[in-house]
Amino acid sequence: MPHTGQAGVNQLGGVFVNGRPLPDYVRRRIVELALMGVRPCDISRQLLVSHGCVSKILTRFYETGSIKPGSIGGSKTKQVATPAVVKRILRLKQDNPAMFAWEIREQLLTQRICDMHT
DNA sequence: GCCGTAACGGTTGAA
DNA sequence: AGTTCAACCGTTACG
Repeated sequence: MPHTGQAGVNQLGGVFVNGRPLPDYVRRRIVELALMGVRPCDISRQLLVSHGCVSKILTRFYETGSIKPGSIGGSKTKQVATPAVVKRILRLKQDNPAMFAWEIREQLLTQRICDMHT
């Protein structure tokens, strides 16, 4: 029953929900303390969060500058190396050299969606 | 004793 | 309306 509140307790005595991201305020706290010069091991102990998680969140923050977790779920972007797609991109560029990359991507995306729906 | 990271069991959500 | 399944989750364990 994934709705009864899968509350677990880690080795440090902190509560967590398996498979779900930590609450936002905890994530913010971790980064705050880190920016104050607190060592990761101390943060881990103080917030009762595993050092592995602290390391992960901190690393992500330094790289992306974001506190939030990565987006979970969704369907695989099964955009495999399709020669047909490459050809279409070249065509678009030829006809429309001023087109931005993201515009091309949108174009391909909408076409793909239409194909799937058909 | 600290920290990076793989393994593990878990959940999510667009297609 | 229901199923699939690769993405991410945090904890634990190892080096």
